[in-house]
Amino acid sequence: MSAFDETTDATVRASRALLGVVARSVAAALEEVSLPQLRVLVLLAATGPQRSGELAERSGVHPSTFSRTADRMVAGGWIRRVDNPASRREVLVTLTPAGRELVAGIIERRRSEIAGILARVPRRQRAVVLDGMRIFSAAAGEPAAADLLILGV
Amino acid sequence: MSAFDETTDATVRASRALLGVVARSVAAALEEVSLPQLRVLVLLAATGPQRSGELAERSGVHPSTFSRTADRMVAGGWIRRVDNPASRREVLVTLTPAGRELVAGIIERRRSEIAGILARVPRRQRAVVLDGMRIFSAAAGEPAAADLLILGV
DNA sequence: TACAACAGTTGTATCACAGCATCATATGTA
DNA sequence: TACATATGATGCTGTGATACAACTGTTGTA
Repeated sequence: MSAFDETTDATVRASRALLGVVARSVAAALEEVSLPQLRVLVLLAATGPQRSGELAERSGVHPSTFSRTADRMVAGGWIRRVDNPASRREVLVTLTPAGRELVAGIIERRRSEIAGILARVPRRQRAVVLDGMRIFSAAAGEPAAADLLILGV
Repeated sequence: MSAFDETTDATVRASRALLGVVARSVAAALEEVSLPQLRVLVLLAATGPQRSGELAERSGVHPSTFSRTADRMVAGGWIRRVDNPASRREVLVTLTPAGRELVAGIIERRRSEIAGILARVPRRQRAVVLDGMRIFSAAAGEPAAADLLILGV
């Protein structure tokens, strides 16, 4: 096998390992909210309070669909609807502390699990991982937010 | 920041990039089947034909729920129910060619996207990525199949 | 001021998912 | 053979996601 294919294999394998980490980090949250709801929470955590229609747009759902989802999320205590002082026909959606913590918990858990894995790497090899990950990230660039949202992350 | 934290940061960033790749690879499939259905397809592709109850168990759903999902998947042309010659009260579920191709397409796309990223890495740095990914994967171990299934992969 | 455009919600309908209870059939055993 | 058990399918019910159409209230403008 070529060196290139070997590198691809290794990266695919690493992606599986990282996917496992991400999946576990999201699993707990998915027992509290649905995937469409988690997408909304992630959007709000990333971009701050937003108009209802804006969130519908970014979530890729019909405004009426979002309105219903927002109802459930308000009932669940994850978000709040607040009046927009600038325009009374617009509604701003914000995270409640619970909503913010749900998202923060996912991110923390992901980071701590990754740290746990790296802690098992012999110190002298960690620099290699650091370089390898940096080089890969640089080549990959930042993923589109819309792509990440597919999986709720 | 400590070297350890820097490595963690870099790995978290790489995980985002890889997650983007995975999400895109799954996105097309999710326009054809639902997430619970994709889980079934992935299970079948990984482990071969299985009993209905077995699949329900591994999917983490009630047998009756799976039965209904299987109905839809049969109607969609993704799976087939075949008689188990060994026991007439058991039903084996198998992939159709379409089902097999759907899963294969996800895996191929993921691999080819990763290869595309690595192609942008200068050749002399690829060895670093190879080593880094191998070291990380070794420390992480294989993720539990159940964890991967959460995100349908 | 009158009216068009806009933002969001609500009425209505459909579909997937989920589980409990129940049933029909097949299998194994006393 | 009779009966308990196993396996999967169905009847029923409830929740969530989804969209279209219609409606309410707001804003901007002719």
